[in-house]
Amino acid sequence: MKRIAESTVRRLSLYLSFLEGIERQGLITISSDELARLGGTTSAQVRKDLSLFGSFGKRGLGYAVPELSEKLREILGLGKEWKVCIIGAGKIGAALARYRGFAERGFHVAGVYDVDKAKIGKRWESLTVRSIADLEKDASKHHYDIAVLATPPENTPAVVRQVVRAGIKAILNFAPIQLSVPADITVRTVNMAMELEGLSFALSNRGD
Amino acid sequence: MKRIAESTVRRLSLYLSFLEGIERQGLITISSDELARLGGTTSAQVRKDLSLFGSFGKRGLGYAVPELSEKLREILGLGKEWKVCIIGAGKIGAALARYRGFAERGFHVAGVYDVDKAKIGKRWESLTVRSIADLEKDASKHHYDIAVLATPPENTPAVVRQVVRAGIKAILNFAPIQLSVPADITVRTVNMAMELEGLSFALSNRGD
DNA sequence: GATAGTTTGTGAACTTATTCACAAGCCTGA
DNA sequence: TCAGGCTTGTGAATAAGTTCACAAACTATC
Repeated sequence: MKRIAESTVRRLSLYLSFLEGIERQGLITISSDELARLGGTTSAQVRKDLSLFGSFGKRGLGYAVPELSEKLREILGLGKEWKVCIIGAGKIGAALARYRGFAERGFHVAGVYDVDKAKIGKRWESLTVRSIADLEKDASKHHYDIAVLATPPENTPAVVRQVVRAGIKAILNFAPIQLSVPADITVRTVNMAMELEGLSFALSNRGD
Repeated sequence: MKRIAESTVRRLSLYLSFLEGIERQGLITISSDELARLGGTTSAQVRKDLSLFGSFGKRGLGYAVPELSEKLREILGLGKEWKVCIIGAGKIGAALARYRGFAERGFHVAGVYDVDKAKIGKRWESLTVRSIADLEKDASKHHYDIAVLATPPENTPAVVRQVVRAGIKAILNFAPIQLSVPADITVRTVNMAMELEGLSFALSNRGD
């Protein structure tokens, strides 16, 4: 299959969230044009995005909502349950562990790790904080798919090495640094400072 | 000035964070090539990004670190202090209010709002939660620059309308929906579900 | 079953973003 | 002051992403 752009995947994700809303409203078909309006894009874009994966619509009619949602879930790999571990039992880690959105979308948080001896052994929701040293060993048992990094920047490179060694192929990074990982590992970084600076830039350059 | 792509702004932000680290290490110059390596990009990209705003380097030598950081801070509009209000006094709002990164980067959280009568009036760090109904009135006094939305999806459209009416021109959105705002308002959305789905997609399609 | 009215799927055109490649400029050392 | 070694800044070339535009296919109506 040809390489799919990250921007395309983001839009697919967006379309899916709209479809789920529409499904709840009981509507049964939707046109690329309506979907485009919801997502702030164009109908051609919607059709092109979907056409990368097949033909899901009916000419003259549009897309069947439940069918298209199902297809999108399949494309996005939301059929199976992914095993997630959270690394870093600080404030962000805690907020993430409590976050309901993981489970709702089929992401099962199966472990929490930290380097700090003071935190190791503490119970946390339904989990016990474990030592990062156990990660590699645990990974072979739990088969983690995704590591969520909520570590301070200075520890993060070492943590990343352990995640890589544990064979985990996807990282959601909340540490405010750039990760360096082998090419077969996918990283998404969420960086508040960067978002804020984007807004600051926009505010400073309005009307240029 | 010509339109600057969001991807460019993100990279500038990234370069700045590297420069700050390098500055602390006491290095005084850096080449586009080193900066590129840190940021996972190419030296041509770095030079092109910077050249959109001027010529900051010395041929044969590279860039003066403190000077370039200063330029980037200026480009990103980090010279002044931006006034921020957080809307939604739930768990995410609470985490954000406690987040140190705002202040460190010159973003001053000057107000917290909610619709829920039970939460209004509660003290929160150094602030008191106020009614969203007061936002427009307060905005003229405090002159908020940025609204951070940590509201449940169903309330968000109404909140957005109030934010727009209050004259706020930048929104950092944590609600998992697409916002519709006038063209002169800048929105950045942070959506965990979307990031997770991006990873899920990548994991499902490895090796295609 | 023919006609009118939709809406998809997709090459082709266009726009935007990235990479190439090299002249121009600066530093060091002899 | 000249030569050699770097590194920038930037047009030109390439690649990537988006929009256009229209034939093909479907529904509904008469």
